[in-house]
Amino acid sequence: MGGKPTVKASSDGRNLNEAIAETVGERVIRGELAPGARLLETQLAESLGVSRGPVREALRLLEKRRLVRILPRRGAVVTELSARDVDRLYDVVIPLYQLLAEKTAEHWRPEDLPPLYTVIEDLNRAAARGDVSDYFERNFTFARACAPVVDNPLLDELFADLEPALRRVLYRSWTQRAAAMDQHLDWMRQLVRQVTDRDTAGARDSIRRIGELERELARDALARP
Amino acid sequence: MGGKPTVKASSDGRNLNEAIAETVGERVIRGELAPGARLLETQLAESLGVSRGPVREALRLLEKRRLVRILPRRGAVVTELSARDVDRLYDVVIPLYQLLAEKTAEHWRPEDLPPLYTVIEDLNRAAARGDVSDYFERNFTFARACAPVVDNPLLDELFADLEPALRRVLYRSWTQRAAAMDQHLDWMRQLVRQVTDRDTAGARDSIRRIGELERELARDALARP
DNA sequence: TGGCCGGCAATTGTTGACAATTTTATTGAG
DNA sequence: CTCAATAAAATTGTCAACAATTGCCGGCCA
Repeated sequence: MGGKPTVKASSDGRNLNEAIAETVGERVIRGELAPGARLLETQLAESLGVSRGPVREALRLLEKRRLVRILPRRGAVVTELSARDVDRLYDVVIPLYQLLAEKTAEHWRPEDLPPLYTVIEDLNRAAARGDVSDYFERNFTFARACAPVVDNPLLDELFADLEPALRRVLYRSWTQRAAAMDQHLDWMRQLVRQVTDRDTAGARDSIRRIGELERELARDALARP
Repeated sequence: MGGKPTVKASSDGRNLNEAIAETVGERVIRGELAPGARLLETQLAESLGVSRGPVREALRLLEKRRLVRILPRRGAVVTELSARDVDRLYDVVIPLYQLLAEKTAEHWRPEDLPPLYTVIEDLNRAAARGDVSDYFERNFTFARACAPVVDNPLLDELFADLEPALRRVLYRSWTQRAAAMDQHLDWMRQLVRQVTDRDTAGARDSIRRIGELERELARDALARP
């Protein structure tokens, strides 16, 4: 029963901070914790069955992921999510994705290609089933397929930190416009083709198009809650 | 003297975590704490006259700034700094600076220009005096002058987090090659001119050139310690 | 002699209590 | 009735002690 939903480190394989951050972060992404909601350390600690220490560190992790904002001496609140915020997020994300795609196009070796093809296959399957939720989840695997060839820990970390924020803005975007998923998939296919053809300029353009499409979807989703 | 160099929050205006992170971060940047050096929580806490709690959080801040790496259950160590690391750092920094310059070129209003001119004037003075240390410190003010017009908190935060790492790689770069400073200044002048002329493509190119120059200087500085 | 196993020391992870500060409620005067 | 000063409550910041894990060292056995 739901007496105390105790979070254990073993439940996630990582340490307690990360497990807590994961739990409460997911609730922010799903919108169960609305923008502006205050996250009190004591309250979270009690409801999760842990001490305030790990909760504190989890909140700092969530701040790094831009899901909460921490004001000195005033605690943590769930970040707002305006159309403006979405714009600013993609302003930064698009160049980073372009860097990722360019570097991948330039430096891939034969053994790096199968994961890229797998991404497209997975997206294909999800799209064929009309499973929009699965589709946009698997969309993040593109970056993970590129990571080994780019081999840039800083970039990896930036993507890891920005992924929750992207998840959040995309969470309700796709269900509305399934047609957009087809367009997205088509451009993703083209992107992978360009990457494998070492067409860096083309890959840049594709990333731009795809990013703008996602931005538009995210903005639409915000307009009608 | 020097019994206990107690760190106070008031000494920095911000809270204790930040003051500690500033103190030990500066020692990493200056090279007093060598790459690979272990940072023990207990030891730092005692030497700074504070408890382990704030030290812990300060170490997480330094991890965010890429000055230390934290291994679970094994503590914090000062990050290595290879030529490869410098390359990867600038791979990410250059596109972010390009974004910053482009957005500034597109959206500046008259009242935004004086700070930009001031940056050049300050760099001019530092270069005229041959004060390389002052020069590269003031170099970071360019981003701060652009920030208000770009108005992107995410980008601001990324720059704030990456600045210490850049400081670190540039710390000993300039003294060796004063001639490079003249070249750098010349390109910075051109950059500001392009930004004020709303020449986004030109600004992109300038940022690229300037970034590559800095990267080269940083790599050279690493080669001869 | 080389590799494996057990105990020990060092260090981080976690906890609960105390202190400082901010926010809110209350009371009083204008 | 509104506003200001004050008092009380709530909440974060900091601390010191305890628990758990890791790595190391010595001894044992093949």
